Amino acid sequence: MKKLPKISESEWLVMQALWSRGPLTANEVVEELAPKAKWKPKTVKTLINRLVKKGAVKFKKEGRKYRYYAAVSEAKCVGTESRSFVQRVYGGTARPMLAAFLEDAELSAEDIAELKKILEQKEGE
Amino acid sequence: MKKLPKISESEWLVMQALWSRGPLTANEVVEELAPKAKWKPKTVKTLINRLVKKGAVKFKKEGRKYRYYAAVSEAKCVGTESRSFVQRVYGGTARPMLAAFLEDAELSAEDIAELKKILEQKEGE
DNA sequence: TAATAGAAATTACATCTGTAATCTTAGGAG
DNA sequence: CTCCTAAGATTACAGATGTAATTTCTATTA
Repeated sequence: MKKLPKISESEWLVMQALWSRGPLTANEVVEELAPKAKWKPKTVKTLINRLVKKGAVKFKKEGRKYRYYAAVSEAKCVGTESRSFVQRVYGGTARPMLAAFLEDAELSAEDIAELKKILEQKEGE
Repeated sequence: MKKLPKISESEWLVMQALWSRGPLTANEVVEELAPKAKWKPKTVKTLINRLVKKGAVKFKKEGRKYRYYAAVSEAKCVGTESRSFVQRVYGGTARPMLAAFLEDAELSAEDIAELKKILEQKEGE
């Protein structure tokens, strides 16, 4: 099992761009993030580089520029981060957290229906 | 509205001790955390000091020692941290996060019942 | 082929974190 | 009243992070 590198807050944005838009050049990442963060292009490049150094991102050379892609699975990172969050903020037990979120979140009727379905499935072991 | 100071991972443990056990001396915090973290007492004191400097913790003098207590509300901190988490990891929409957690968490029958109740309440606006 | 522009690599630098050790000081023991 | 001890205050120091700028290549253009 590979060790997931630790991804910082800012780096998460970069990873999300790479996860959702597949392999991208540095500039494409910059464009992708432009609406989400007010970073200078150089800042984005730095973040990409750090992720490469951490092993979270790899790249293929393509002429003089690189095409970057995520080297760690989104699902794994999300899972790790989620467990860490529940641990830190809720002391490890998910139920109070779920209750708080369910109460607080704006959920559409369909959202509620789906979540109830999930709960009912869990009910039957 | 007061700005919540940013509380780091390690600092969260200290805050939790103070939130749940009320005003404590530094040594009591150390004892409280002993089972949860393998920190030297000096480390715990440092964390307390940083929290005081950040305004998250205050203290009353009591002879030559201080009695520390949380100066920010647990609910507010938990809320802030939760929103930040959903934002970072799930891009701001709670539903996929809730679905993932509901599927993944080990929930007792009572847990499920309570969560369903919450959902049903939300259903009626 | 030489110059240029745009990538990537390297360097910068303050702040935050994790993890303590050392210094200072005031209150209690003698 | 003095000395010691334990609290709190200050200092330490490396690595992570946020946020870039500067330097170095290299492929393409003139």
